[in-house]
Amino acid sequence: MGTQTTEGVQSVARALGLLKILSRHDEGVRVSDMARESGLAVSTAHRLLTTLELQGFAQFDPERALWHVGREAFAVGAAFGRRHNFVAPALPYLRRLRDVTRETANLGILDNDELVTISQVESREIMRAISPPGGRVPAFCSGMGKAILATWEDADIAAFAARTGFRPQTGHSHRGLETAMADIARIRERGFALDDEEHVTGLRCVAAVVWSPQGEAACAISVSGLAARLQDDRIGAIGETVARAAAELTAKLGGVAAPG
Amino acid sequence: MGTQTTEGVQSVARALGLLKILSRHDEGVRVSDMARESGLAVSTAHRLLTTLELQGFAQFDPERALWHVGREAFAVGAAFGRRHNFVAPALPYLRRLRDVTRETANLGILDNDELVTISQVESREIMRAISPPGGRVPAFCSGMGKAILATWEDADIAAFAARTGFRPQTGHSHRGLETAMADIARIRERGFALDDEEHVTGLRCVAAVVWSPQGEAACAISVSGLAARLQDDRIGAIGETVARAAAELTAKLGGVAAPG
DNA sequence: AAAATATTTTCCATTGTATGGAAAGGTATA
DNA sequence: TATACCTTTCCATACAATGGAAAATATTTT
Repeated sequence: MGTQTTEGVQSVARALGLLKILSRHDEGVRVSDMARESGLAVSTAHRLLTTLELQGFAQFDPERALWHVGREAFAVGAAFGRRHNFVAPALPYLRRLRDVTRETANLGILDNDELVTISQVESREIMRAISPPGGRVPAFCSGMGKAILATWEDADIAAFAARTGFRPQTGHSHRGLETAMADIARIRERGFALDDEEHVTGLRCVAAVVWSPQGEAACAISVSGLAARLQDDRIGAIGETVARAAAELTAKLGGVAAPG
Repeated sequence: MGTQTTEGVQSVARALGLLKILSRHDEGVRVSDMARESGLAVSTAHRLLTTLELQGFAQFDPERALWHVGREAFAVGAAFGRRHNFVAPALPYLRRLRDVTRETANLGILDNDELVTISQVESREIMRAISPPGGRVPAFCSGMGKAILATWEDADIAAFAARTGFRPQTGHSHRGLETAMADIARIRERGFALDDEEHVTGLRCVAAVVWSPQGEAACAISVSGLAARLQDDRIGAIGETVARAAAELTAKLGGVAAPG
């Protein structure tokens, strides 16, 4: 009978779900595993995958009977990156950050209430943090997310928290407005944010915000590395380095820090 | 009644079609225009878009009533890039190519019978060629495509041509096996391929192949620029430069040129 | 080598879901 | 204020998506 408007068009939602599963398995997935993981009938999964393949969004490796994400998904995804075209100009700054700190440098935006890492220059160290581009993190559990939130009005932050909750990822994650706002205050004061193992245990991250020409947070950049290496005595210096890079990138993009 | 297996699951194919349209309009598209462009009823387009949005593949800007490609498409597309993980190590070589030649440097792979540009370092010249990453070109109309084809057995090339046809893009494009094979022979001899306005009029491109550890063409790199600037007297030198960069990248990736 | 098992792919009747017209709700333009 | 255009919701209808089962294929075991 009726269509359930909660999920949208069923077959489309299912197909997109399959795409997401594919994107989580770089090594490829078999039909039957996809069916299991998605809860679909094997025949249904197979038919949807075939459709995705016809459109170039999925790729089938007949040798190994494995499904992969297809070129068209890449092409479409690239359009998203193009729209956030501060990525290209940011790269030199990220690279320099990486070279100065010897840690991984990242660029992220707040999208749909979550922080999405859209570019990254990897550390050359053997032990390095990896959170591949495209990954999403609850804003309060991310240095970049908090740096962006800190540019908002207190009331907006509170409303945001009320709407999305805190979704803590580790024992260190924020789980209440009190402490979160204290952290935000500290971020505003110092000019950079610290994610102290709030997203992944053992991982620290120092972030600062980049402003748009409209005086809003355009994106954030950060340096992330193992907590063992990013110890307290380095945080101050790295924070200033990141903040300086963010300011330079802001200038490069013609951005302005919000008044007040 | 029956399902037409030519198109796969209808609603999914339609939704993916909408995604492709979105990716072609960086500035955003309105529902009604999407409906027009796709030939769908407005209400259908709207419902499909809503579904895409629920899954994060599309993004709606309520201010301007415009639809965009969403973050999830980016995340999924990134998985494709990850599988082709020669992109990151290739960047320094592309950058150097760009700096030495002052033209745009590209990296592409052959995927589903077409050449897909998956990375690019842009020329700093004012007048520069742009063919954004994600773009697809018939293999025979592309320098990179031809460089890759040239690594195949003659019989395989002929079979490829028979299957896909030549799909000429300009007056200079190949449109028969005779001339194409002559070109291929020349590519093998010189070690690099020349696309002489075969894809876009006024655009030339010099490409060389990068080998995988399995002794197959992993990808190709190229330098592309205005024909007015990439004149015959520069082609030899640039060709050697590109071929050298490709050889270095091959070495870096642990690749080996095929025997014979 | 042959049998058994697992997995992919095709088929088809059934039913539930996607569809598009129409109407309602908004927002710009005249 | 009226008019035109666009987005969004609603709903009966028919058609397309579904999943079970069977056929085809690959892989493992005996």
